Amino acid sequence: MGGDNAKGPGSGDDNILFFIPIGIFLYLCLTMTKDTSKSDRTRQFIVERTAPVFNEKGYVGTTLTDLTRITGLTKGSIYGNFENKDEVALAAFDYNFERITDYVKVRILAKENSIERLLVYPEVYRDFLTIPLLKAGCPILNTATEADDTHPQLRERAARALDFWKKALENQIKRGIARGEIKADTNATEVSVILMSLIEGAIMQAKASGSPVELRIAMSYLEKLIISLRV
Amino acid sequence: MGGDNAKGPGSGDDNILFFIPIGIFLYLCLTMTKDTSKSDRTRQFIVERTAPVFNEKGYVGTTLTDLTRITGLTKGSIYGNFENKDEVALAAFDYNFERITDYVKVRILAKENSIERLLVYPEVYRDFLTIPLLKAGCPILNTATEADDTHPQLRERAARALDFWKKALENQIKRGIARGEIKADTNATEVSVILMSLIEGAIMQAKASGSPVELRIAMSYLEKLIISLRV
DNA sequence: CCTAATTTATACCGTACGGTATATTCCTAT
DNA sequence: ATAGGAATATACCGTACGGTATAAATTAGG
Repeated sequence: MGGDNAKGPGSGDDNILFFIPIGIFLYLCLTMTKDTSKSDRTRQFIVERTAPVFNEKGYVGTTLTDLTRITGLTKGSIYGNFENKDEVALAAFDYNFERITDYVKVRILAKENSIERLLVYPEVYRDFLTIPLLKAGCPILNTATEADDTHPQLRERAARALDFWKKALENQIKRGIARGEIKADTNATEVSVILMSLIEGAIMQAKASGSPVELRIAMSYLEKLIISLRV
Repeated sequence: MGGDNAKGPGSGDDNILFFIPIGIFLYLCLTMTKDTSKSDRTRQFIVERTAPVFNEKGYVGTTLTDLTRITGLTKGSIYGNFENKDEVALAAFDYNFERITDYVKVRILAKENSIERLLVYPEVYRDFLTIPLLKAGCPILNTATEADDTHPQLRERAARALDFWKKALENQIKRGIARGEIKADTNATEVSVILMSLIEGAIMQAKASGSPVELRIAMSYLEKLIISLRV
């Protein structure tokens, strides 16, 4: 198809420009088939199964035997799909973070008003102990506190996750201001940091005490704070 | 001494009642000398040296070899003074928590006004990254997040520490209300939980990102919040 | 259906773990 | 000063760790 096109401005060498999109197309086909290959499905399976274990026991606390037990696979299978334990842990963290993000995103997109969108956070985290996905706590909190002084790669992932979350919040708030739903003098960064701190700090307390009381108090306060931003 | 006392109401067997206080006295003497005994000094030494390691690497992440290296002692010495690794870890947590408590207490007692006393918290934690004691983060946060689903004893210690902190805050606030320094309608429990959540949540973010920015934002907000409680 | 390559299972490293029995050293009280 | 007991060091135990070489089984293409 690209070969019989003679309108190219220069010599035949310029025809390569027509092959670039074809190359991209072929690459996409390749990656798309690879995405559904056996190995990729197994990789995905391993990640899905091990992610909750890593979140509950932490990186050091999770052993290869744990991974084989939860997957029903052998060490050979796991190491055939992952370089080492680190790679599994990193993939598991990404998966855990992605699942929460999706969980929240669905509920946010269901609301139109910016204030209501922000209120999704206290609403979700108020009962986080009952959400199976979050039973072992917030993956970011768990990973960050374990890895901050010991595992640079995991720490970096946690830091990126926090940054992603913060930017998403800031954008929500800015959108609210632009739509005239949130007070114009609202400090988007400040509110975002406060919201995140309150959630993570309260989760820690709830997990430690085993009681949702502190969490409820913190989330009620957060609700009031968000509502006070309304124009 | 007890033998020549013939005023006992019954037979000679009743004389044993007079030996109980003597027994207690002797026990106290024994324990008091034991407090300054070699073994107790060594115990204390081990705790002081290992406490920072446990705080940095966590319970599972800290090995017996770490403990021998940091103390310069051998496994035999450590296990001569402690039942097992758990006991060292528990003692280390208590020590870490005690040190922070003292650090804050000194600064609180230096202030008279209740609002100023509460302001000690954002003041201290604003620069916690520079405090050697807290370089590896808050022991409560670290211990709680690691132990919540894995180590009941450590989880319990963290929970008790949080409760102790919360009650101390509530008392400070109630004292402030009684002294007419804090608004009478202030919800002591709510403010305490918010303060703790903000601090712990912000510490986590600061440790993950390696930057004090989020911590500064959260502590500035906490300052404003505390000041707003002033009558 | 058969072949080539990928994926999984088996068996096995070397190491370091938490813990312990025992030998040795060091205090301390007589 | 020396005996008796406490504190410490040495050497060792069984286990489980993360990781790997290789064989078996499964998959996918022709």
